[in-house]
Amino acid sequence: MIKITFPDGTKKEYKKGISSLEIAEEISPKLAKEVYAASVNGEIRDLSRPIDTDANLKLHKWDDEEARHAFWHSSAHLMAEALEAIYPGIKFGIGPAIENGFYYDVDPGDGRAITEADLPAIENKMKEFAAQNQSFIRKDVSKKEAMDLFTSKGDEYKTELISELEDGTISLYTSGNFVDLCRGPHLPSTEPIKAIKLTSVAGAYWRGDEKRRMLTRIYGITYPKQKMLDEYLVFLEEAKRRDHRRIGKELELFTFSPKVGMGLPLWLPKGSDVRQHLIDFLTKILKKRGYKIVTTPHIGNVNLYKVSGHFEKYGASSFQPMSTPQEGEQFMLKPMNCPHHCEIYNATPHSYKELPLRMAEFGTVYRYEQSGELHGLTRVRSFTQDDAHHFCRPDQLREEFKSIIDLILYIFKILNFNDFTAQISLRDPDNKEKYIGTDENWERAEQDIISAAGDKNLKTTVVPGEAAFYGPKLDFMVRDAIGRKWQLGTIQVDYNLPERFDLTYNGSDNQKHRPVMIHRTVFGSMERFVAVLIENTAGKLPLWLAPEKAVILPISDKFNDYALKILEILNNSDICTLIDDRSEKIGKKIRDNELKRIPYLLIVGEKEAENGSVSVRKQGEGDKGSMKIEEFVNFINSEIKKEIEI
RNA sequence: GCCGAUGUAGCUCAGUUGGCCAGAGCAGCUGAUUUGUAAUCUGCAGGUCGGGGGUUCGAAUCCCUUCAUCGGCUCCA
Repeated sequence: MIKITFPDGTKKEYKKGISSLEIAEEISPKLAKEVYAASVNGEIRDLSRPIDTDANLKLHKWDDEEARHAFWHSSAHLMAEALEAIYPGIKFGIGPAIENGFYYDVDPGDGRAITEADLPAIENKMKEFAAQNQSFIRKDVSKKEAMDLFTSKGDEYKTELISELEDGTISLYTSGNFVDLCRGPHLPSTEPIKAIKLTSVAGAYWRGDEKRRMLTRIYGITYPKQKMLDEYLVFLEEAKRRDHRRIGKELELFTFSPKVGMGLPLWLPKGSDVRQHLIDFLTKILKKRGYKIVTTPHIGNVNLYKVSGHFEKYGASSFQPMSTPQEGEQFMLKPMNCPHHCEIYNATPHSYKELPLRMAEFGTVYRYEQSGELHGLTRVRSFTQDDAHHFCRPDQLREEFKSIIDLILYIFKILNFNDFTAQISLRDPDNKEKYIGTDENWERAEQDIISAAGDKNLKTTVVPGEAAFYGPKLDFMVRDAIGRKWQLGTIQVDYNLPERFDLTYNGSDNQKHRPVMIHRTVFGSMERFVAVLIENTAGKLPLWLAPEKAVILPISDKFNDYALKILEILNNSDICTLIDDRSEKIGKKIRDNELKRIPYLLIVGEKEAENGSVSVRKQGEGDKGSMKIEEFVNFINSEIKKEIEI
């Protein structure tokens, strides 16, 4: 007998070799139908694997990521089986579960292509196999055995993977006629896979290496119930409606023109207004926090970037330098503000007493992003960073860093960005030549970040290899409508540029000392930030950011004069207001202006004209009753104040 | 940059296997209506069918090329 301990602490004895599935069945047959994977002593396992020793057992239902993972991983195998049936000789790369569903990278063979038009046929085949209730059978094999199998199949991708595995750790899973190299775990059988949707095909380099062959990646998602799939597809549709590219066009916030150039955003008046509200807001906060605002040109001498290291690192993949006609001097479009800021620092001597020095600029930079990478406002070739550099003494670094974490969290809170993640990006220890600076500086900087984030109790994930070339960083990431993660705020510790630019200050010992530099943004870029803001709010921007706060809707033409009077009062009170004096019915005017996401609709008719009031309708919420005009002005101002003062 | 897909009016989309002057709804402009909390009615106008080249008696439709967009991959100072 073995002793099984459940998550709630209860213990129960079972006969040796019982499987997790059998245990679940014994507890209740209903439970057995709902579990998809099990953790045995913290290790995720197939439900069908026997347990031979005393163990802690956790059964995973759909709500656990482990369960979905097993479900989708099994679905990937199911898809592979269908592919092999339809395309004999097809070769397989990797086919993992992902956050929402799964994919499989395949090589259909020369002259054969799989396109979206082929997906329904593959789906149908999958449904056919799933209905056969095929078991997933695990088999541990030797390296040679695995090698022989896939060599005989002529699958060079699998054999490459096997060659890197250690003997004794290799397992195969068989379902139907399909055998795959796989660590597992899997569902006991294909039976629970009821609803299947293949969502897209895309190219993906083998092993993520652009020098290697491009495989065809097929994405899909499956569920145990059709209703769950339907709900997911509805969610995707809704997400599309929140897409900032769509809303930006609808609400006339920004546009792009092929004549101007791809990836070069054109801010329309309303979008420009939103952007300016954000800039004004942040500027006010920065001044309170002791930042000095500076302004620098959009180009800089190529030597500037040779000093900073940007030219060596990015010169070849940048917009190429332009030269002056007479002297042939070379200038680059500014890809970053930091070199300029270093030279501002160098313009005057500094004493240890005046540090930290906080220098901020809404600086527009230009980067050559690959054409395939451009994406609405989130990835562009010209963007304005809310950039700042803190120059401080080494002993001030930690406090300075923490104060920036506070600033970012404060701004995110005001904007209701609660769903962000914090990521510590370190140097890739195996690829040190990608970075500038000494090991000592890097280790110091990485420790600085880790301990500052620790002091702030910030929940972080640590990702090696994601650092900037001059230093490690703490990134704040937010998701867009379809779940893609974008970096907004970032805080970067840098010991290297101060050396390259020979930045110094006089210490209390009257000696020259080297300051440390912190690079930071809160919004990241105005472009990306507005994009994420639009998607988070579905275009219903908070009152303080809305380019138009209210629109007056006269019941009929008879009240246009009164409406114009109010319009003047509101606009004179700095409340940007419109009037909709079309001779339409009030229902139509309400509908149209609701769709424009204007925060307040002010309906005026006979009653209101008589007593100097407006009938207030809040966007998305409906009728709020009537208010005197002065009352409404005060109301709006206090609402705005509430929004931006936590 | 790479793989795949898409491109018809300001927007959302129709346009069968190539065949009469390329259609609809919304938006716009006319005119009527004067309206009380999410769509009043009439009429009009609007398109080199992304650009260029080709095949054909004939191309929105087929082929080539180019530009742009979309989904991924790679990249992201």
